[in-house]
Amino acid sequence: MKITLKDGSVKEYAQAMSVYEIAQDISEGLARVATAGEVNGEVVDLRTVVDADCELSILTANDPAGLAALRHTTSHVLAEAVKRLYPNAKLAIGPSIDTGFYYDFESESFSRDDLDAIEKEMKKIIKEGAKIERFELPREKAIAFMEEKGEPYKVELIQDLPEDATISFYSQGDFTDLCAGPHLMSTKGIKAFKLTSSSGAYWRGSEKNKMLARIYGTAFSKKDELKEYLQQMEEAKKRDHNKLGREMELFATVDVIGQGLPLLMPKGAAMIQTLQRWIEDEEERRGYMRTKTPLMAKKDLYVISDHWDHYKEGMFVLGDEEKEGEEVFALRPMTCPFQYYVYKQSPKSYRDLPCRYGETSTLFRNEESGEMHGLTRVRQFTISEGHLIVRPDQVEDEFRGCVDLAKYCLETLGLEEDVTYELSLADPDNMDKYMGNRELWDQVEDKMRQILNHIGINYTEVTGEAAFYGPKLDIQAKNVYGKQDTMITIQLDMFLAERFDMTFVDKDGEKKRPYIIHRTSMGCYERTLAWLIEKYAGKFPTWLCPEQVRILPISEKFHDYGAKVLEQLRANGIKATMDERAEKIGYKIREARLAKLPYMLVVGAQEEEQNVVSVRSRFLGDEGQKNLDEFIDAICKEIRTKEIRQEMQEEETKK
RNA sequence: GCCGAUGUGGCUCAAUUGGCAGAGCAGCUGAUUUGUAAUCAGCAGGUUAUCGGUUCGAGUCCGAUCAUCGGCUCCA
Repeated sequence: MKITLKDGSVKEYAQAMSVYEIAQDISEGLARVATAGEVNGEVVDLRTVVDADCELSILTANDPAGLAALRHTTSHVLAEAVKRLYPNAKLAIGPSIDTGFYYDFESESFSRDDLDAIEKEMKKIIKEGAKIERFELPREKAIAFMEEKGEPYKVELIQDLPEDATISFYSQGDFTDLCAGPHLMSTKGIKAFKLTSSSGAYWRGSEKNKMLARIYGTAFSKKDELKEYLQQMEEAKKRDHNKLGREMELFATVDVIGQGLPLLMPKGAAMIQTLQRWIEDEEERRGYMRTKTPLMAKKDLYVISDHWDHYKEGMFVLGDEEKEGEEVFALRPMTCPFQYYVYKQSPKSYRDLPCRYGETSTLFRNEESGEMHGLTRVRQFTISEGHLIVRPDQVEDEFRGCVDLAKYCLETLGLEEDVTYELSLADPDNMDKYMGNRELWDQVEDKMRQILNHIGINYTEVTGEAAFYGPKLDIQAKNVYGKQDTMITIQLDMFLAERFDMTFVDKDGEKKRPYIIHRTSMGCYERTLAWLIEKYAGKFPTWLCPEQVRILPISEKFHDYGAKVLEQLRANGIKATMDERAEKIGYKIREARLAKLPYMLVVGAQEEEQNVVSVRSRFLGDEGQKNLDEFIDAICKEIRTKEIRQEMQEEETKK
C-alpha cells in the first residue's frame, strides 16, 4: 500500500501497519511526540491499523486534534488518580475542551487541597508511565464489564450508543475507561498539566439529573507552554470587566439593591450615553423611526404574543394572578408587541413598508439567582432594539441592511475581528417549544440560510437556539475567559404578525401579512460596555472615554490659565477636567496615567506665556507644546471620526 | 435554581489555641507652589455583609439570610 504523507512524500509498505508503527518508521523522534493520526482527513488513534492507500498525517500536540488527544489522555490520568484516592467515586465523562479538559465524577465535591493531592497522584501515575492499551468489547460484554466495575454512568453511556457502534476501552495499568479515543501510547507522554478548578455539573447537562463533581484542568506538551497559558490567564483576569469596571468606577453593585441590578456610575453612564447618542443618530440616518413605549403592560398583551406561555418564568409579574378581578401587569422582557401596536395604529399600504422602528429599550428579565454576572448577565438592561415590518419581497434587502448596520457598529467599536456568526435554529426534536409547525420553520430557516449565503457571511448552524417565534442570526463574542455571549441578534419572524393581526394592503388591493425582523444594532449597552472594557483593558478610544482630557497645572499660579483652557475644551464638546490639587506634576501625571486617560495637558509658565499647552497622550507620550486651537481641532476630529489610535508600548508601573 | 468558594474602613491586606480590630494607599487639614509615573506632617475613618445562636468573652465557632466569585443549567 502507498501512504502519502503531509509533505507529499510517499511511503510504501508490504503489510498493514499501525499509525504509530508508521511514525516510528519515519523517525523515532516523531513517534515519541505523536499523539494521534489523521487518515484521509479523519482523526484516528495511533493504534489504528492502516491497510490501504491513503493520505496520512502524524499529529502532535502542535496540531489542535493532537493537543486534544494529549488532554484527553490527561483526563484519563486524572480519573485514575481520583479512583486511587477516592475508590467510591463513580466515573462519568471526561472530554478535552478548548482550554484543556475536565472529568465528571459522582463524588463529594473537591476542594483546592483535594486538587493538589490529586495532581500529586497524577504525577506519580505519569512517572509510572504505564502503556495505554485499546480493546473492544461487544455490547453485552461491555455493559457487564462496567457493571462489574461498579460504574453505572458508563453502563448508561454504553446503553445509549447506537446498536452498531464500536465499543472501545482504553486501559493504563489497573485503570480502564470506556472511550472512543484517540489516546497517547503511554501516560509518559504528558509533560505539563495543571488542575485549574472544580465545580458542580449536571449529569448529561440536564438540571433534572444528579449534580456531579467536575474537575477542570489543562495540559500541554511543554512546561513553558503551560506556564505561558497560566500567565495569560492571570493577564486576562486583569482586564476582566467585572473587576476593572468596578475599579474604574464605571459600575457598582449594592447588596440591598439586589442581584443583577448594577449601578452605572457617572463614568459608565457617560460611556453608555455616548454609545446611545451615536447609535440613535445612525439609525435615524438609516431610515428608522424612534418609539418610546411603556416598560410594563397588562398580562393580556403577553398572552397575545405568547410570551405568557413561553416566557412567564422569566418575567417580573406585578399583581396576584390567583386573585379574582385583579389586574395583572408584567415588566416587559422585550419590546416586540409594543412596537407592533405602534404599527397597528393605522392601516398600512405596501408603500409604507418597510417600516423601521427603533427604540432604546429597557427590559426586565427575572434570571435565576445563579445566572447573574457583572454587566453581562443582569436583570434590567437596555438594548438598541428595533423591529422592521417588511413586505415578503423586502425581507432580503432589509435583513441585509440590519447585518450591515450591525457590522458598522462592530467596526466602529473595533470589535469586528472578535465575533463569530451563528445561525440559531429550532430544535427539530422539541418543536412544541416553538410557534407554528415544522414545515413553516423549514421555510423560514431556508430563507434565512439563503439570505446569509447571499450576503456571504461565514456562519455556523446551532440547533435548539432559535427564539420561539423564529430563527436568529446571533453575533457572538468571547469574554477574557473564553466564555461566549450574544452581542447582537437579528431574527426573522413569520409568526407574530399573524398573532397580532398585522397587515398591509398590497398593490392588488389585498390585505397581506408582513414579515417582521427583530434586531439589535449595537446590542445591549451593559454587555457592550463590558466587552469594550475587556477589549481595551480600560484604555478606550478617545470618543468613548468618560474623561478625554485632564488639565494638569504645574502649580496653583496657573489655575486661571488652566480654567481658560478648560472652558474652551468644554465649549467644543470635549469631556475635560482640571486637577487643581496642590500636588507635584509627577504625581498628577501618575494618577492620570493610572486612570487611563487619553490626553493630559500640562500648563505652567511657559504655556501661559506662549498661549499653548503641553500635550501628553497615551498614544505618543510627550507630544510637545501645541497651540490650543490646533489641539482642539485634532481631538475633535479624532472624536468625530471615532478613530481608534494605536497605543504607545510601555511598561505599566504600579506600586 | 443547583454544586462549591468568599465577605474586616473607598482600595489592598493584617489580627497567635476564641482574649484591647491594625497597617499602607485613597480621603480631610496644614505646610510645600512644585516641569512629565508617588513632597512632608497631622487628623479622621469600623455595630468585621445582615440577623440569630454557643460562650465570661466571637472578626475568629455554629445556623439562617443577602451579596460577590468559579462552574452547571438558563440566556441578550
